[in-house]
Amino acid sequence: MGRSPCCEKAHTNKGAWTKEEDQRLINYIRRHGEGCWRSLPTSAGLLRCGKSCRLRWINYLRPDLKRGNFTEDEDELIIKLHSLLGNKWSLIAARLPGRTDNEIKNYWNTHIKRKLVTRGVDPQTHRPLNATSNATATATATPSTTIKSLDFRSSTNTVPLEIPSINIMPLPNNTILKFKTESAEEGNCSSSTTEETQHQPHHREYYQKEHTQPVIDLELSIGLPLTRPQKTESHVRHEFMVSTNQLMPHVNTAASGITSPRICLCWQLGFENKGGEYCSNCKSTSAFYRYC
DNA sequence: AAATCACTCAACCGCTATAAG
DNA sequence: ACTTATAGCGGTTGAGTGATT
Repeated sequence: MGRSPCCEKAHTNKGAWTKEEDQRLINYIRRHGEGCWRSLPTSAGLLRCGKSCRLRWINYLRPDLKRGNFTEDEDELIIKLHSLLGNKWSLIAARLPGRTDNEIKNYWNTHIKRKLVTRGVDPQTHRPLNATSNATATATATPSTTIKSLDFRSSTNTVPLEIPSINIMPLPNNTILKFKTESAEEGNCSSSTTEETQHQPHHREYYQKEHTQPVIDLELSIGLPLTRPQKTESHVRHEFMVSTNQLMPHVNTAASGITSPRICLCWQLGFENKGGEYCSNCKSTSAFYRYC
């Protein structure tokens, strides 16, 4: 029944990788490419399980990995993405070229958490520390309560979050439409899985603009769970995506009364493109992962 | 110089969703 | 339809290292 085992786990090495093992893995992947981790250890002559090989390659050996300290821009981007996505390290890593989910996770736990606490911000909720307890209570009691954190599988959340609505908070007079017009020419969206380096200039420009012209409020609002069965993480994730897409058309600028066209999440994150509409990448895929 | 503490991060563990048989 | 392995993810651990006493 079922598949045959992937490897002889009884005869696999554990612990730190040696230089020789690294080299074997690098050489093999250079010749055959990534993937098929199941058969890789045998083929490459490694006494490791495929899982371990995959991890070693992704987190340490990949040639496109960026080494060195995180920049201030990266710090702020991580904080912003975490406020939206929660502990979804792989999603966050997809927005930071050359950084791995493991690296970002470690960096978050060792640096950014402390940094936020120093700023008086709760690292989990992204709210002011002295307001966190009240806000949490309110968020669970009031429909359409505004929150900043979407931690889909937080260990502290015993009830999966339902996200029936995601709204952009009312905007000031300097509207999204104006902002996106200014940035329309910059739109150059790419897949989140490749060519990530294209985004870096975007980030920098976004933050420069944001600091001088803060027109996007990244706060999200969610409602109480609907009367539906509990959902798995992937369901919730899908619902988040659908809700984002479906509800963005209802976004309007409070002052002007103009209803904006559809807006993709990537644009909301500051990777603006094509006047705030779905970028071509988002159009071409239904996967939340592929927002860009 | 030795002991202790604090910190970092690579690697492992356990889980879920999905694919394969 | 069912079972089992795989891929991938987030959480946790512990060895290594530098700072402090």
